[in-house]
Amino acid sequence: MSPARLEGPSGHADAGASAHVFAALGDPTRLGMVVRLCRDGPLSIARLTAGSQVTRQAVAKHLHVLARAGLVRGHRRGRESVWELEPRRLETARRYLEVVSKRWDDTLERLRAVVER
Amino acid sequence: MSPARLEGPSGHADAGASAHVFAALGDPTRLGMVVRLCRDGPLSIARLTAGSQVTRQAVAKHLHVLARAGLVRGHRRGRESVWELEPRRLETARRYLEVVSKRWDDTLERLRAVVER
DNA sequence: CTCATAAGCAACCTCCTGGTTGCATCATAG
DNA sequence: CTATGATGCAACCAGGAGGTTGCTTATGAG
Repeated sequence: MSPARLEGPSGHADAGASAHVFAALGDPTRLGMVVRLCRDGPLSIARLTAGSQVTRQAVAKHLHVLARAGLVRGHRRGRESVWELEPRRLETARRYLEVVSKRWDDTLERLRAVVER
Repeated sequence: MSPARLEGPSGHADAGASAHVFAALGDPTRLGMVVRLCRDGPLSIARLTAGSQVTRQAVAKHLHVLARAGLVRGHRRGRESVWELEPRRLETARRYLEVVSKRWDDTLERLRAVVER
């Protein structure tokens, strides 16, 4: 297998997409917004901005970043735009981590088998 | 509750730490290294560099980033330094995502209960 | 002992990111 | 119709992140 190719834990080339998701979750402000959306359900940008420490524009930017990662989806409702969580990608990322740690356990076991033989 | 406080899904102020972990996983090169360490077990920097497209120094930097996030641990063995995965933090991050998506399901259910009443 | 190999340190560069301000647009309440 | 509130768009800025090159140090092989 070519070492240049970036591969995911399941052998697919999904590391790129997952890295995108993790990068989106990697900013504290953004992660806070995700948690907020999770707790309080769909929210408008203005509502999301109130109770945050950054500008409305910053909030909007972050929402677009999250949307590009597939973590969030928004639609216009009247004069405000409402955003809500997209849990599928979240689930995908969760499974990614699951596979990695699982695989790691297997590796440990293999090593132990070799060493303690 | 103060909106300025950044809170995790379980109510603790662990969003900062988790954001650190996600940020560390958010870079494709780094995520690739994690997967590689997961697949092939403990590796030296030189071995990790071979089969990567970046410099040895870049690899070392990334390892330190991962270490600061608690995802990886390294020790000197002879003239080489060997690095291995630290699966506990990985597990923590996984659980974080799990809680968020779970909580989201609860939110959905609550909303549905209100709307369809 | 000598030499090649593995790693550490430091400076440097470029580009992206998080954040801001200012202004334009559009929908809704009266 | 008008004023106000909610967004969208664009320019701009500082700082950090990812990456490189060059040099030094230490350890293991012969």
